[in-house]
Amino acid sequence: MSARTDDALAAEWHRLMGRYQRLMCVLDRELGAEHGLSASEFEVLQQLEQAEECSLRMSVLADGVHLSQSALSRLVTRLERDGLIERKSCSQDRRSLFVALTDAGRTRYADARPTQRRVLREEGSDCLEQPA
Amino acid sequence: MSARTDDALAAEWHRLMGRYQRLMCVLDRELGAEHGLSASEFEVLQQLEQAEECSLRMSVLADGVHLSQSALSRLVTRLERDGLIERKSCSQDRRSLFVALTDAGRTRYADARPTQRRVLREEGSDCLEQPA
DNA sequence: ATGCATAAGATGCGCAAGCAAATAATGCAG
DNA sequence: CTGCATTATTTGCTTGCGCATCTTATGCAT
Repeated sequence: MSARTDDALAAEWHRLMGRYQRLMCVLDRELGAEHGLSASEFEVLQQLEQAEECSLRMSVLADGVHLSQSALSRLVTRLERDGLIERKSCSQDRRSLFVALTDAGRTRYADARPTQRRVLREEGSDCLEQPA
Repeated sequence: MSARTDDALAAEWHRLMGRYQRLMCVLDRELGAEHGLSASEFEVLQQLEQAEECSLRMSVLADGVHLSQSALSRLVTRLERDGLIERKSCSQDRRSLFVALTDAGRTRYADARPTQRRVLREEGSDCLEQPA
């Protein structure tokens, strides 16, 4: 019994890997070619766009995009260098930082979003089931 | 309508990313710590174990593990260096290579498999639905 | 036979990821 | 106030990935 369950889990994991890798790969390529963004960078912009006042603390953002803190730190550095977001220090706790979308960031997100949605429609129709 | 569908797809994609990253991260850590294998290396050993005569062509293997051809080439180099697999040239088409499990590779897979299954059970119970 | 398009793998390159250690700011115990 | 554990973020290091390109092998057309 346990063996059968385990093998079913392994098979499901294998399918999950396949769906993820395929979509991620295409998203990275298309978003990169058309808008100069990686899929992770797009996710960050999206999280910020949806957040109150378009700003979030680093650690919250790291959770939201499923990235390690160090990876997020560097990703934010890149987006800041490109002028799409800003680090804003937090007066209440000087250890924390808020990350906020700039106007350029909002624009870039608005431009890139249709591309992302299109890829999800084209490549994800057979990969992404309806939400449970 | 299209907008709602697109947003649902985006939300589903976000969940897929989360499930994948979480599982992949834990698998890499545990398999690495306990058996010196990455999750991708484990997948390669598993594909070979399940294959006829425990050998597959590189390109077939690359598909099976959802990896680029170059990534697989290097992965195979590492596994070969560790003595877990062998490259065997194909007499019918000298461009092709077969990759085969060694005895050490079979043993390593047998050792690592319970770890992988345990992680899938512990971390994946809420991530991996039953197969459709 | 010769040439050329194609296929399978390997390799140079740059990039982004995770872990672990470093830095900096808090806050609490004495 | 001083020291120490804790929290938030950054940075050094190593590793693995994908893309583009190179090399070798096929095989078909002439």
